[in-house]
Amino acid sequence: MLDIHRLREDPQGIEQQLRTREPAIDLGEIVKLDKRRLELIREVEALKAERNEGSQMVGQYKKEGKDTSQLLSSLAAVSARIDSLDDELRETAARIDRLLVVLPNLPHHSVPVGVKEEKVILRTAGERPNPDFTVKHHLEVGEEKGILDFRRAAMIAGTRFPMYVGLGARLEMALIQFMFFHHAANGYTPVFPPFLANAESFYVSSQLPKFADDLYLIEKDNLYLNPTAESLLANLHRGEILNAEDLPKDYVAYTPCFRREAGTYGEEERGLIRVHQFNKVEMFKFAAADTSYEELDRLIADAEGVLQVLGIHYRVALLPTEDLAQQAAKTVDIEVYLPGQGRYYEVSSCSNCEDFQARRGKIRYRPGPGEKPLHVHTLNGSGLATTRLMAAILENNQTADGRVQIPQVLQEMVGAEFL
RNA sequence: GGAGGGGUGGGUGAGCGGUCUAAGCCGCUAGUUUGGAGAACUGGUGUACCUUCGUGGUACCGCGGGUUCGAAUCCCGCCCCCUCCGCCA
Repeated sequence: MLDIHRLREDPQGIEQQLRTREPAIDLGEIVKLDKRRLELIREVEALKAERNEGSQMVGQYKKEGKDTSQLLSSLAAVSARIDSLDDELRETAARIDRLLVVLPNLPHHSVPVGVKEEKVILRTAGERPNPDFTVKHHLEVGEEKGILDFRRAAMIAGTRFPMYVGLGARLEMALIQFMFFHHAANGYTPVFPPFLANAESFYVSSQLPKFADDLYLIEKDNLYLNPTAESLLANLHRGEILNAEDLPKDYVAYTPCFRREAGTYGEEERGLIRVHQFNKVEMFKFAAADTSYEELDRLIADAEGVLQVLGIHYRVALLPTEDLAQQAAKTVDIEVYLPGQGRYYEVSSCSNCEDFQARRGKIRYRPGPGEKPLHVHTLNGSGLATTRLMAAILENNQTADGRVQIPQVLQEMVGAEFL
């Protein structure tokens, strides 16, 4: 959520910046409503001051045995006026909120302006594999080895739910455990959160109200299935004023993630690329405003660390304005190469949301004793999602003799060197 | 799911229609005192919004409505916590 004060000061400038993300954005209505809102506040507060004073006099008159009837009737009129102004104020504020809550965050100045395709590759790590045999699609390898069973998963749940069996299930568990403890060893506090959450939580993370269609809703209990632990962790300190010396607060959580993925799927999203359920280890930081971009660099480096240990080639891309998620001011994606399809896929998205989520969740910190609380900056990054990582392993680690090598760090846990 | 009890400031806890500008205690903080510390005493100690930026105003006692000139206090709905019973891994 944007700061209405900032918007009030420079509506044109803010509008111009937001249009680099969504060209159709128009702040005219908000600015108009905000002016009306301030008028109403001034008027209604003056009336309330009058009423408070008068009401106190009623008490005094009664004590002194004076007649209060005239005073009471004039106060009743004041109250009636307050009621009607309050109604208009409430409605105006709600309309502002409805408009404000769907606006995206202001992009950081280092974010390139442009459409999705105009991302900037910051660096590449390792060699892009270039085997002298034909690499099979991960779906083909998975089914051939008996470790992936989409057919039976479809019978149990529906299409696009993955199911791992045997060494596949072992490898999936090993990946989760390895990443979770890897980040914990780097100082992130481990969290095992609830996998269902209420609407308020998703409002804070900004999944709601704009992206309700992407979420699974349990209507009977009014709870949503977790689509990413970012949403859950963003609420960990909702409503709190944190101590500056406790920042940054770093957390790592493992959760399954559920996404409706409403819309069509293309042939290139076959297999594990886009599914309704996947496992993800997520990092989250609550940082002071003046150091949050240093923390973003650390977050990215920590996510990269996982791929380095696994020995998988990847590249790092800076997303352009039009490809940012609503809450993000800046996002860097980490992409792995899938030789079976000759293209890169995102396995991690690391974002600084600055104070966008913190404002919604009223998450603040006191920079120093006696100073006014400021909103924290929130950062999130996958570290990583297992499905595409699994696809990357199945495609990158194929050998000429048709086997798949399990990354060294996972071999002991899986109990095998090859699939 | 049923019955009962309860949600008040950083903590504890009083208040049950009008000096609530929320008592008292604890904590924190500044000062006095002291060679220093402790103790004692004195003062300060929430958040947000509006502002003609004034020792100005408004709102907030779980959340949302209502009654009233006036609500922490009365009424209605919801949420959460605790105790007991039932069910269950």
